[in-house]
Amino acid sequence: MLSNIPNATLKRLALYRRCFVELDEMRVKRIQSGELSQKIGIDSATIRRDFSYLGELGRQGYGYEVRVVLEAFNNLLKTEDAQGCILIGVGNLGRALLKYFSSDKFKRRVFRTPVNLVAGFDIDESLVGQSIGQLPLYHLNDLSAYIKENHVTYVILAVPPTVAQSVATSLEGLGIKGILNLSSTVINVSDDILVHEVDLNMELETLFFYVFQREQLKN
Amino acid sequence: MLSNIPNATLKRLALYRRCFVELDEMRVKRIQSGELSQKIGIDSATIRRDFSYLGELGRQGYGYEVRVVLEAFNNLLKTEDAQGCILIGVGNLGRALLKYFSSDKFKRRVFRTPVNLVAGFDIDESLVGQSIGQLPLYHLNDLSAYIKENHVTYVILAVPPTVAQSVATSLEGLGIKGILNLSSTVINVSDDILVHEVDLNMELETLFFYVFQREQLKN
DNA sequence: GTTTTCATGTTATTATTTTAATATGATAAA
DNA sequence: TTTATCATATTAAAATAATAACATGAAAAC
Repeated sequence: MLSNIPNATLKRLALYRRCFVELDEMRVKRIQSGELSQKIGIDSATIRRDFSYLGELGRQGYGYEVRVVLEAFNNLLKTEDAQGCILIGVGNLGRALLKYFSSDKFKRRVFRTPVNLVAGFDIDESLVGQSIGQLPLYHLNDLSAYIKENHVTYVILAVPPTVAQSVATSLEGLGIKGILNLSSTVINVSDDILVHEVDLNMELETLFFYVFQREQLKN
Repeated sequence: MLSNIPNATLKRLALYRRCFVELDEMRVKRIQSGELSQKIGIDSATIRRDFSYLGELGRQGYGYEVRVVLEAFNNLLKTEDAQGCILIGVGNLGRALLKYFSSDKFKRRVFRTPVNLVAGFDIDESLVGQSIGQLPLYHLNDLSAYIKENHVTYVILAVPPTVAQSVATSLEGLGIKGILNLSSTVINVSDDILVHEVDLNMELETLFFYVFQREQLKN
């Protein structure tokens, strides 16, 4: 177990984790797959199957202890040393993310992971030297030096589409493991970097497609 | 065909569409499934299968004419009358979206759909009456009246998690068909509204899970 | 302590999705 | 005009994923 978690399950883990962090904040001690199913709209059998990949977390005739499940997630994300995450591109979206990620809410939630947001990068001279939400902003020129010195392994890429590929290419060979690509364009990097694409533009359009499909089915 | 497009295909349509809009902008006249596969990392058989749901778009021994495919997408999204889309919550993320969606780039791309972004809403008095990127900002009090009068059918929800549910509930019964929920919390609304959840927070975490899984498999 | 109830983890089944293989018909070359 | 080449659309097969069914063992009731 534990290794070779199916793709479909991996995609749901973040949702489960957020749920359990929320439950813990609400002082809820235990929950069973049926309740959770109602809450998030995923079949209870799917939930039990998913959790079984993380170990035998539940107890028969009882359910899942919130803390036990959270502990399992922590174990899953455990690493030798802390991993750094930086944001590249402090434009509108980037700034929103920085503020959001450095808020108390975020710290309590996502940053119960071994990954810490440590800096922002841009080419705008008026931003360099400033800080947003306690996070220092540096010039893009200092990027590779910073990455090497501070054990940065994750990048949130929020630059304009026109420069996304060249910035992404400059990240190769520096030990980066993953890129969250918010740049609204597909980037190609070497295989050792895992890219996760999120395009809000496309997400909106995907909603349109779902709705139009649904309306088709009505007739 | 055309109706009952599988879910897995629906999720890829926006990506295809963006690709073909880009190809068209670059004056590319035709492309074949193999090339496209390399470009976006989806198996060519999957691409052909997906396209077949939209009609017989390609020609054997030739490939797909870019304009023909774009036309098929337009047909898919065709409606009687124009649909309006509003943004609720003009905070950091909301403002970024407004600026982005009202840019020329966006107009050329996504707004070759029958859906138009028409207004923003917030409770911040200093914003009300202003406009961002030619989009007027109104007070949340005027929300339901505006929706009824302007045939608004889509909502981008970018409010704080604490108020997301109550705002979402206030949207019920007004003819809204879809919500793009960026509020970092699950919302429950009546079945006639389709909700598409996007949480950047969770997307980042999903990347972590993918990377950790990949590292597990190495050992 | 015994029995009943209950919800998990897992095995079996069904559905969905992806990939492979191929027939078809259009294109381009001879 | 004929033939060879090619890439689609589709049929078939394999792989994934979701759902249903159930045996197991823990919890709660008696």
